[in-house]
Amino acid sequence: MQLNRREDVPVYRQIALVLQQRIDAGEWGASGQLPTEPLLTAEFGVNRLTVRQAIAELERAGSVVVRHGKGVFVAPPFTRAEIVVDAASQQVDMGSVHLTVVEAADQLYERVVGSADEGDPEASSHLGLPVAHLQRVDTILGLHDATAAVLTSYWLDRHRFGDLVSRWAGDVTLPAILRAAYGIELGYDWRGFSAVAAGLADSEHLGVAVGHPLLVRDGVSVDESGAPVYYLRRRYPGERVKFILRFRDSGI
Amino acid sequence: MQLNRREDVPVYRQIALVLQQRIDAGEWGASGQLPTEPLLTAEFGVNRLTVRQAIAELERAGSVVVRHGKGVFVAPPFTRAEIVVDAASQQVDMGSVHLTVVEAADQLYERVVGSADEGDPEASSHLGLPVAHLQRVDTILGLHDATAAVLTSYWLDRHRFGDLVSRWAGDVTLPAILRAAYGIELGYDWRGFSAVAAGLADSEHLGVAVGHPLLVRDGVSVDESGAPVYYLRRRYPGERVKFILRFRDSGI
DNA sequence: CACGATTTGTTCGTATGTATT
DNA sequence: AAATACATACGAACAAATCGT
Repeated sequence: MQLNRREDVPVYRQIALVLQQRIDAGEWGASGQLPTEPLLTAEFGVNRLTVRQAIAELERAGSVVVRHGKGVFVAPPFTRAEIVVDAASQQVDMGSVHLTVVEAADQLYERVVGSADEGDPEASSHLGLPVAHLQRVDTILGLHDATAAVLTSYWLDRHRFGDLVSRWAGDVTLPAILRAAYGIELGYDWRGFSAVAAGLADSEHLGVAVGHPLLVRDGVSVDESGAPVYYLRRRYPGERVKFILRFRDSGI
Repeated sequence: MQLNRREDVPVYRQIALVLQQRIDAGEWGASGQLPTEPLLTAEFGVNRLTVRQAIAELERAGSVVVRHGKGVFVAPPFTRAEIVVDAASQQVDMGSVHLTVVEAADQLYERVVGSADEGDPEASSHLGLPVAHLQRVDTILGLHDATAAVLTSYWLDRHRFGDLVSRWAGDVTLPAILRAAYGIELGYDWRGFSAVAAGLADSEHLGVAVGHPLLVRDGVSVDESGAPVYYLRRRYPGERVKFILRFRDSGI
């Protein structure tokens, strides 16, 4: 394989492109294992660091998975949990994540991992409350058996829900708490979808690399009178979930 | 600043954490410029590559922006284009991106950047056609004045739309072509939202780093009879767009 | 406009640590 | 325990972008 050392495109990127082409061609199809770093170093005639930069690029792209002490492997295709929202009926199960595990709802848990009297400009504007009136509660939502996890931040009026965390006996979801302890029946106001890179804290909680793409689902939930109760921002590892908005009748 | 060389957490990560804390504290608030690599190297008493690894981590996290020849800067807060979908009415303007630029729809363009007789398992299953019957068309959608861009792949029946690309006179969107050249009036069947990392090709087209989080919006569009016309997969730079699903009446 | 100073980008070389088999 | 493979860190050199003189 020839590399253009004078090209304006760096050597490590050229190597990444070549390896990506070989992956697409299914070159290492069976085991899915790429040649080791020393082998690639020898083949391309470059420094090991340069090879590592190429591999790191492919890892960030999601093309390969690097396993310490084992090797570099072609990334397996992901299977996303699908969460369907019916546009017409507006009927969506509370909490959404229930839908992915509707057959195992009792295995669902939500655990508080942190809270602070900390506002957020966006939360403030969506709730119509000054930043100083807000508290933030961070939780991990997931299945007992799976390593899977979802990270959520809620912002609530701290004058009204100041004792929320102390009332939060583990392993129940927030809608359940609000129903039991405050008599509030929640409904959706709106939900937004966007994508961000995992920050240092996200990385810790979700067990993904810094910069890993996260699907962000934020929004406001309201009580029966339509008054806002909280603003939430939920982050899912991007390759694990897909929200589907269905416009036509599902034909039932 | 003290670093634990024996800790199980790498030095470059400890440095990244310290820098992140300083960013959160607003330490370099005015100019937003962090100390130069040589300065950080001196302060932490480590190699320059170690400092660079820390900065690269923060860059991937979206905390800083690195500019060649200039320096490292605290990342400015992003402003997303918001695209609102009304869940009740099911009425969404065709193409969606129109909504972000509804005041400048004539400045919108869609340009074919590639096409191939190439199927896709997912496209195949959603369209109910064998992989061999599909063609793929890749386009860039954006504004003439902006660097902003959206990358889209369409999969269509190549027996029915084999001459689509040749009929695609530049700067028009696909729905417009299908209406003009084939007499098809499109409608949504469903749309999905997920997140992926930018691959090498995505990176080129969108002008973002490899691994950059992309919001993926895929789905099937149908004709008036409800028959599928194409499956599309559209990728947006994550920090630039937010889709909003509104459940309650907008109060008009 | 040219040139140098500053700052980040790329590449090489080397050594040692840690996970896996 | 030894061999293999990836992870971290240090030192050095030159390239490329930016900016002021």
